[in-house]
Amino acid sequence: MVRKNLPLAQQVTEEILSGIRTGDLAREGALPSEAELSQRFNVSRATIRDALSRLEHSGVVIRKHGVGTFVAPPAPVIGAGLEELESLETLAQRIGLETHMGRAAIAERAATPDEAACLQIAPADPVLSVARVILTGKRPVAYLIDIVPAPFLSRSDLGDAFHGSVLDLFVQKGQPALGHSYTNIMPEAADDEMARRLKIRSGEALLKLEAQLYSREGRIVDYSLSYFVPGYFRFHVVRRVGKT
Amino acid sequence: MVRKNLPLAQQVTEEILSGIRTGDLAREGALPSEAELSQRFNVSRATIRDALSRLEHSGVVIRKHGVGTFVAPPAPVIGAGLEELESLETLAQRIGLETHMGRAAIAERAATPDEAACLQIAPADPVLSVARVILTGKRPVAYLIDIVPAPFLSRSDLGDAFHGSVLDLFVQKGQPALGHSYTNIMPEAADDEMARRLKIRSGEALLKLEAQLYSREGRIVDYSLSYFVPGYFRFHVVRRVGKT
DNA sequence: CAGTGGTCTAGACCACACG
DNA sequence: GTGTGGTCTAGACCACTGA
Repeated sequence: MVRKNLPLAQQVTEEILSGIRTGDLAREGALPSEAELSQRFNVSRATIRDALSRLEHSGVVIRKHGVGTFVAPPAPVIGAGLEELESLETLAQRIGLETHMGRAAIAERAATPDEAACLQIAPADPVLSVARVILTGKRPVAYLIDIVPAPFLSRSDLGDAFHGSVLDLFVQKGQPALGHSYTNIMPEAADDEMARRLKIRSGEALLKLEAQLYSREGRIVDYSLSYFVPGYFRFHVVRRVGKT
Repeated sequence: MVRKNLPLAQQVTEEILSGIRTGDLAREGALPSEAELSQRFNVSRATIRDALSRLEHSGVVIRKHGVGTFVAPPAPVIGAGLEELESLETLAQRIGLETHMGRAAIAERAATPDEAACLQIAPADPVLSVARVILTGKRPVAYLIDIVPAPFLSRSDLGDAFHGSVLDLFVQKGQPALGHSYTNIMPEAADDEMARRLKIRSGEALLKLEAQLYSREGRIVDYSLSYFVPGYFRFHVVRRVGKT
């Protein structure tokens, strides 16, 4: 079976993964040695190691120096890992939550000094600002603000396709190519205005994510603030011990 | 200068890092090509790539296919990446914060049903519970609770060596070997008791981390709750788009 | 001791960006 | 086309584990 133009290691990764799931590869939790896998898949050991590294990194297998490679203990939970960047809509769908967007407040204006600093653009450069509430049923669950430098997004881009996620919009356009997001995590008490927007009591604790979205070229293409009402979304992160 | 027994790639990583900091390596943000670095450090290109991968992963450099390797845009903030698990003490030291531990409340007792579930042990199995406040100067900045199954930690382990971090204790003992931590992130308003402990107003928003620490064998060796007063620690996470 | 994963090398070819 | 990073190979040696 010939595959696409994917890297060899990627293909091997998927084959090993499939072998683990079907139980053909792992005998009592132990995988064949790297040398044996190398022969079986007819690739170099380096490629096998590349594939196993990916699987180890995503928590599928565990490697023990001088012992062997083993399938990891049963996955702890299914949930929203913060490591991967996905839109709130995609996330909600995954956990079986129906969401829709409230009225969006869209403005083309000059960046404030703070915003310019966060976006690494010149002060007063034009930006597109999008603010909206996300609801499930009639219940507000999040308030999102995106600030995007004008070159990357214009008001006309926000057509029928816009259901609340600037991220999905970028992915759909394929342009700019996205790299990663640097996200600060903090708690914040709702002020009166936020409480009114989210229909909660003033002073209630919210989870606030402050994110800078980088293109693959290293430009900041979006600065966003997200406020989450507790209880609807669960965010977690897998933290690894040591190593560089 | 001869180094320790560290992997070559690790040493090269540090040398490149130092070269970037002093400005000797990067000319106008651009690093030498991999081939040139390979010659300069007298190692194979694979080793150079290994080193650059580490630096890329930790956000120090950006690599552009067909173009070159560049020093990453100036680090937005000094803070703690959540991806890597490190003790609060280590973290504080890194960001130049002096911390010490308040009086620890230590108890050997039976696990509550909730705790037993979180630790995946039998109900009422013996656990060691450690609760304490972390201060900087006289200012409380965090409240930590650790619940550890008795087999992994006993009261006698908490000798002079204990300065507040169960994690560091495990690392120091080298046993059990640690794997990763699964951490839930949520905001929480301080109740009266927490407010008293942390000397803040009742109702103030705290960042709460609820973590299960796994050994390399997949056993849960610690269940912890951490409450952080905003403003002293900054937590962030780098979120990647798509890919495996 | 034998077998495993961890590191490193030298060389090759491919995919991409830019002039 | 030229130069860059991305992938892959074959082989070597080291470090660790467990019988």
